[in-house]
Amino acid sequence: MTDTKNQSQSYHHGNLTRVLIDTALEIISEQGTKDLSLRKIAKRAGVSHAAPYRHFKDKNAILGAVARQGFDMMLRQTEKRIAKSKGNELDHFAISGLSYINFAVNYPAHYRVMFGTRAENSYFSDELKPESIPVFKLLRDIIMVCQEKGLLKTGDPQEMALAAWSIVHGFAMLRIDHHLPDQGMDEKKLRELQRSVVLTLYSGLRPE
Amino acid sequence: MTDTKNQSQSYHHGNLTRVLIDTALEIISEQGTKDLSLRKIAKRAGVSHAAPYRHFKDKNAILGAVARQGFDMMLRQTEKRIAKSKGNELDHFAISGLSYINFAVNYPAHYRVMFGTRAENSYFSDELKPESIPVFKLLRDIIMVCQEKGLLKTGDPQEMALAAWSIVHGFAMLRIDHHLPDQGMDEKKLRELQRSVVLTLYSGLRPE
DNA sequence: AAAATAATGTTGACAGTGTAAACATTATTT
DNA sequence: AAATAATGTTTACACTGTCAACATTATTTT
Repeated sequence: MTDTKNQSQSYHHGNLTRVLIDTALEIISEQGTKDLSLRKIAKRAGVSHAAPYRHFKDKNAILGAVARQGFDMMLRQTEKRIAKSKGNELDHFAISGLSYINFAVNYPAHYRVMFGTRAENSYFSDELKPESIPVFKLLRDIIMVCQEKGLLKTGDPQEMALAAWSIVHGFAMLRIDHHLPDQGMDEKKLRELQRSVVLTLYSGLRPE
Repeated sequence: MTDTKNQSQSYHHGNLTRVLIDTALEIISEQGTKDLSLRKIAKRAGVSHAAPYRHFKDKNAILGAVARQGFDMMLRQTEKRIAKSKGNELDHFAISGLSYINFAVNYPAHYRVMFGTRAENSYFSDELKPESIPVFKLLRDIIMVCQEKGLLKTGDPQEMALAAWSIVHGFAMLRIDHHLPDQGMDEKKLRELQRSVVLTLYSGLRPE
């Protein structure tokens, strides 16, 4: 038993699993999802091009790991923002949406892997189904609390969560894929826009 | 000058350009965007693997043509639905959004090509910039008319169009990429959900 | 009509891809 | 110390996008 407090030095390479995921993310961030190749990952990690197969079933399995890590990060960031806020539950609702978009904007590569096409990307296991992802449970819970306090209108919370989710996902996607009209929009203007869009539409969920 | 009423029989093959686009769409519909290869297209079109290069600069150019055709279809379908409706302008607004989602659901492969990642897919020319796409002009115009008649609240129509767009794009994307919680949702339930989500959120755009 | 040219299609090549099999090495267990 | 499992490498294969060289056919020019 050697070095239990730090298992970064295991077997031959030194837990390649972790390194491969991180390297994949690096490359995705630099060159996009499309140019990600197993061989590039392996080369940058300093191993032969077939080494990753001892740690992942195939290329998709690495992307799955990246997606899982992304959902983790998203959850932590959202929880942190909510904890820092001094507002009421309705504010938490707004924060969760804005935080969601912020994550997408800050980690677009990550986000795209997380929300790729299920049918085309076999890395989407059951574990990555929306129902079982903590961030969405969080969103739904917030909505339920708001409903109890009369801050949001009544209705199926699952459905309302879905509505809220549609907005932020839609805006985030349009934003990171550069499908927004960009006539003289700097960073600041975009953030205002984002805030305005989300709040406007969320107001459709308020009590009559 | 031969056969002016039908130019399907030109040069060697018979306007390959058109055939290649259609074949690309066929394959995308059957096997997804990810498995689309130039060589498959060429083979199915009955030409050699390099023939497409006489008609398109590269693979992305074909996807660009597919995207353009998609925007055309989307526009025509939306206009048709609006023309058929007997409601007022506010109804037209709702219809445009629902029609948008319907297009995405009916032609998911097409839709994904139309809204791929700009940075990663070089087929996005200026011509495909959102500002210059007729469907979005249509949406904005409808909003402006609604505002004049007091059916929607005041505010920058471009921004409101963007808000409306975010919802439908978000819902459409989640739907076609199968990121919706699917606990016992059949086709009918999904359409209700879709209607409910859009109308609920659009109500955030109504006058105070 | 014949010759020249442009348009279109084919073949062969190249580097890059994912993945599997055979082999090599090192750590762990017996 | 021997046996075994875990990990890494090499080689190979079929497939990809793209280019260059060549072949054929249509169009234009003479």
